[in-house]
Amino acid sequence: MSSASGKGNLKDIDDLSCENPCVHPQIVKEARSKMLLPGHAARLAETFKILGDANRLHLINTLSEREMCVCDLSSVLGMTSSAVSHQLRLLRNLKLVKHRKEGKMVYYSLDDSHIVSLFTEGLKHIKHV
Amino acid sequence: MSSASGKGNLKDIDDLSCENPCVHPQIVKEARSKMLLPGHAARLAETFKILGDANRLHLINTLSEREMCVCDLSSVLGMTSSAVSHQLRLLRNLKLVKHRKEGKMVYYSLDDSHIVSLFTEGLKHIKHV
DNA sequence: CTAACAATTGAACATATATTCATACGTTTA
DNA sequence: TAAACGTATGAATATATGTTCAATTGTTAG
Repeated sequence: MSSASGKGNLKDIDDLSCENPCVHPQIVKEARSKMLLPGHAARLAETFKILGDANRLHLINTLSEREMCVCDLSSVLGMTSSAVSHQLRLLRNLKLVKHRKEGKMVYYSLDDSHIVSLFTEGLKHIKHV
Repeated sequence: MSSASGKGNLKDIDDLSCENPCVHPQIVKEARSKMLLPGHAARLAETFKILGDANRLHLINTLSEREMCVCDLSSVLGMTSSAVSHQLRLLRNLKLVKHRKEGKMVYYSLDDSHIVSLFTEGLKHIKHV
């Protein structure tokens, strides 16, 4: 069923089932072959998304210096401990932070050194654009 | 008005106007001194946020290979050209892409090499976590 | 046991975000 | 000029996101 023979010459240099009528098929085909795998794109987006919030960046930045309890974190950031807790859960889901209980307190710390390089790379970016 | 002298000894080792009653003031104080500037945090978050979407990542990845018109981009990504155009506007607002008109077509290309290093750093991150 | 407290959680709310749809704009071609 | 086309835009819609509030858990102190 590829390239129905008749009516050709519109622009089916190669006929890659191209829903859009207005393209350079060869270029599109090549670009498609270089696309990120859907799974990779999704995980990458998820990673960047979690960094896309100033409060979470503050949390990560703060925890990159030392472990800290929720209460201290909320005091540092000026947020309620509930809000901090919600955000920490997101970071925990992505395995970016880990926690340790000590009595009533829970101490959080970074669990992923890679995230700091991403963070640092981002800082470089904004500082001299 | 700092540290009202009386009633002390609760936990005002240093009294940094600490709304939260439950903290280690010294640690909080030091952490605060190392916080990101609000403006930096905001810009950094904005940068990461724009990367926090799979379709925009595909756009950036595709444009990192060559410039391309809106129509081809929409065909590559399988999105309507309207949706692509909206996303390109966001990327343009952050000066991540630039455009060039040629007749009816508009060709987009990356305008920021830094963003590719961020992108690449992100890829490293997801690939071996 | 009871009270106090650090932390967590779910629901509610407000806001942000992405896509669709209809329409408009600017260029080219008939 | 009119029609066709690539692109852009605003409004509308649906969904995602972040914070607040109230309630709950688990631990320590009285």
